[in-house]
Amino acid sequence: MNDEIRCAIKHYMNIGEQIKKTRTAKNLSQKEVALALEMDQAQFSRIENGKTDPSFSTIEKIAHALGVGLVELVNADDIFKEVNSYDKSIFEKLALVDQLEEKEKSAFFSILDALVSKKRLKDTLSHALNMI
Amino acid sequence: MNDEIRCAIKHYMNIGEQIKKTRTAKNLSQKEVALALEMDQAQFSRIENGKTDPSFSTIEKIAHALGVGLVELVNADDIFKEVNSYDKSIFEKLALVDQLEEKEKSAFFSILDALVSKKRLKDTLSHALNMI
DNA sequence: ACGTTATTTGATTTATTTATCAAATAATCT
DNA sequence: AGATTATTTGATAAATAAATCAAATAACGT
Repeated sequence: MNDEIRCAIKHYMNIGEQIKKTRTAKNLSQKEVALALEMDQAQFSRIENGKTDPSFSTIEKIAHALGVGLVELVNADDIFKEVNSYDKSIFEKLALVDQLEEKEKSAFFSILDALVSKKRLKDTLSHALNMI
Repeated sequence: MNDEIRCAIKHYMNIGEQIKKTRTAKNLSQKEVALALEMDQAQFSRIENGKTDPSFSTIEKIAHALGVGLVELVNADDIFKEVNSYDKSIFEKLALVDQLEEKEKSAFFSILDALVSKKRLKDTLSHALNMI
């Protein structure tokens, strides 16, 4: 896993930290939990320390082995609950799209798609530049 | 991914189904969401259909692109309680607009303003014509 | 300080996700 | 039905998680 991805993960949430917090709160060792998981303890350590980006099912299994639900494991740091609260003024404006006719609506969204893909291209390019 | 793992996933939850439910409830296409995600649309399809076991960060990114928190994605059924009369699809495009940079956002809304005022002009004109 | 247990890290191999492109199928609209 | 759009599936290459074993640190109790 490269730094960019690790950064992206961190930007979202530190699931490893949540896992460790939950595990230690229950006085469990990595070995015990990993055993219950049928997962290698070394791999479990890497997950706790964010050295790897585990699969979703692995997170589910860990939650299960820790005796908590996925939501409990995760919810504390779900920062996007706030980030996604929509800007009201933007919402008002976007509601205007409703008044457009079909043809113009689709044109409008074509532009949105184009802008988003343009951004994607730009991100990809700048990423490629950083590789040099 | 072998059958055993796929079974294990199913035993826990069908996250792909939740994603699809959320996406369709918001009237978004795979293409749109995948674009916002900077993920291949084909891969997105495989995730929705449980053909692959996505990474945790991928699920986080999908939740973000869909404009919901992880918890809401996991409990995707809750979405329907907030569906109201107007066309939600427009509202939900906000998740995509949110990805744009400021400059592009304002350009985007300039175009919207232009389209809306054009329509108003047209309506006014046709109304005036009917007066004749 | 010593011994024991717990955790981290390294190195290597294997399994699987992801990216990409193409093509087939399904769904939708006129 | 025909056309257009959306989704699924296939094949292949590249990136990366997971399994395994070993060895180095760290943490902890006595």
